[in-house]
Amino acid sequence: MTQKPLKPITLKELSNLLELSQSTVSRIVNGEADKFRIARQTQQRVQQAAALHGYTANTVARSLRKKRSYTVGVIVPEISEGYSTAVLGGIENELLKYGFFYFVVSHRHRPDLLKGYPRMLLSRSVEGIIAVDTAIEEDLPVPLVSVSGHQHREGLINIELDHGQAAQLALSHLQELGHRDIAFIKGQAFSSDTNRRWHAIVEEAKALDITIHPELVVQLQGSEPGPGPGTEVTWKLLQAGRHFSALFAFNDVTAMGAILALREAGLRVPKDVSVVGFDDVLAASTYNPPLTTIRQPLRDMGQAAASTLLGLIADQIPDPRPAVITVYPKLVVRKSTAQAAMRTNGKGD
Amino acid sequence: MTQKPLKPITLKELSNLLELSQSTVSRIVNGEADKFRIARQTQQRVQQAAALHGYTANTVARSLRKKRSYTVGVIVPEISEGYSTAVLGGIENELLKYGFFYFVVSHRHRPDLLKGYPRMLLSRSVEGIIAVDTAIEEDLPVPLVSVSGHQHREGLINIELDHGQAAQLALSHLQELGHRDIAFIKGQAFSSDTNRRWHAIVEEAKALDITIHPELVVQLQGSEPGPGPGTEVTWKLLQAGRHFSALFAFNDVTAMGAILALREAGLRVPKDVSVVGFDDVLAASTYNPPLTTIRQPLRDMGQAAASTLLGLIADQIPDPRPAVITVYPKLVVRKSTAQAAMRTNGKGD
DNA sequence: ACCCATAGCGCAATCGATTGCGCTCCACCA
DNA sequence: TGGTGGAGCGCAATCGATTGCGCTATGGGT
Repeated sequence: MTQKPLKPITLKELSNLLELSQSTVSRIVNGEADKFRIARQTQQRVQQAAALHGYTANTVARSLRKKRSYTVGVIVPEISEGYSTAVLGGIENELLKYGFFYFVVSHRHRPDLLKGYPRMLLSRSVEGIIAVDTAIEEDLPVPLVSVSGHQHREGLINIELDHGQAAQLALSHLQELGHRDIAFIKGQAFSSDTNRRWHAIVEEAKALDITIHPELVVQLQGSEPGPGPGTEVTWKLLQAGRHFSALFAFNDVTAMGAILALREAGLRVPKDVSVVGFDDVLAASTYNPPLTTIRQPLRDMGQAAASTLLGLIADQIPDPRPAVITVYPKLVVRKSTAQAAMRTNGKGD
Repeated sequence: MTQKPLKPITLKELSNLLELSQSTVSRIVNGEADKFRIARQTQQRVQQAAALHGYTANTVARSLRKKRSYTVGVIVPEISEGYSTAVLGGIENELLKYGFFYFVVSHRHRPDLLKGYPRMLLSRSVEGIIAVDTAIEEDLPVPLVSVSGHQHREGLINIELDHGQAAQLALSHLQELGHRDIAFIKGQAFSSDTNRRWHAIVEEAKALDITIHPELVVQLQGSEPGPGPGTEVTWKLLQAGRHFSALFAFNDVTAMGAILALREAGLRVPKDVSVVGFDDVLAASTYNPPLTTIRQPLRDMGQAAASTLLGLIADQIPDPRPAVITVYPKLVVRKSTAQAAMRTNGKGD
């Protein structure tokens, strides 16, 4: 009850105390004192009093007047461990550095939320929106930057991984290890990375002269996070009966799920099957076996998204504006891939 | 450039259009029409016009006037995969359900940020603050709920795990498996769970008649996240030379780090050493071996924190207010623990 | 002694929504 | 006809900070 030492003091109160007008105090605390030629002495008096009483301008009032909120909205599919979170970390870092705060909303792939959130954020006066792995349909009156979005609409800037390079890294790694029969787990249909990545894989496979067998391609189902779906589709893959010595999973978590299934089927990783993941989440390095994976610089992508958005808000990104900002993957070789076992000829069990 | 379909209309504009006063329109759109006995007809006219122009009250102006922001602040140590994030998920869930938004700030254990963030959040007019695994010193003019905070200050409500039960679950599990020489990895000094958990362990060990050997107790150092620190201290433990057949780690990530070290030392988990983690992060179940761990219902804790905070904000939690809301751990037995190996007598290698 | 520049600062409107108070009708009753 | 009581709204202040405009000294110059 007796806890209000931080109860903020208002500009009016402070200026009354100082027997100055609100304007003067406002100008001084906002560092515009010299611009308005205010006496040094007065400045000092005000600064001291402000510090003493811990004055901080009420951001709501300021926002109303300046029509700026210094707030952006971030839309993510899910808040849990993994992908979005790492991106979020990068976003937060960059935004806070520039005095911006952000609201996070997660839509969990529910269409109503997907539809409603942009409006809700706008009514909260956000100055911009970052969409992570999420497609936004509407035209917005504020800038929109998207991470792994892959829509290519007018005015939308996308932070994207170079999927071609990613595919190239993974496939040539497997090829060099002697793998010919490679299985693939595609992402869920709703993930915006899915198509892009798959196309890149197809292209690169062609370039590397690797044949993709349709029976060795499965797709994640359902929107459940975690390794479960990976395990499931790997079962399917195994049941299909065509031999494969390597598996390229849509992401690390899926790869882990896949490894679970492989092991239960009595296959050793990497001895019998090499597995390559994607993302390089934290758990990838500590997993057993430590996952060979395509590292996606998630934090950097978040950071890039944030700083791009801030640039757009400040209107400091000159035309012609880029439609895409590309970031690059890295191959991280660990223990889930190995030389392909010698094998007489390729026909499944 | 031509994208402002969502450019909002203001109350004044709308009321001019309707040739009504702002008050009347405001009352109608806020559903207080009947309370102010406004003609049905007028109500309809207004509602229609509002819908037509897509009127939504400017939240900033409303906040200023009502002195309510419908926003809370969340302070976490870190935004990355793991602990805080899971809690965050629960928080978001609950808050959005009630029309609240939230700001997240991460202090990364930097004292300046820790000090500054509460003020910054207040100047953003948050109506309450949730601190996750973070000690807040100041008295705040808004309610504060803390998750795993363990300060017991007047007015602070804490969401806490029953650490006694947690210790009991872990220790008796190990005991039943025949382990006598148990090593412990304590948390970093800055983590608010560290002491509480350790005390609980000491108590329970006494109750179960388990002796804790000081040489088998190490503490995590540094604020680096990830498994690194766990690996390091486990090396120390091994070098100390005293035999142990089981290890109780401060959390899952640490446990994974520890397992790495154990393996490099040629010890098999769980055959030579059983390892128990804490938290049950996502990766725990897919780890190899899948981790036996004490499940902490992180999402629920976040949810509890949020709903408690909302209760406090609405002033709907009657006196006497609880100082602590307890949630309960669960023992999740997987594959990182096993029967203790037979051993003639306990003296290190 | 008078003018004028300029340093130094205040007044009051403004942002958009909310809200306490009270005004203006009109109908109805005596 | 005068009075009374709602029904139906509007006026204007308020929240706290920002900002265009303009007022009041003071000092220097002649």
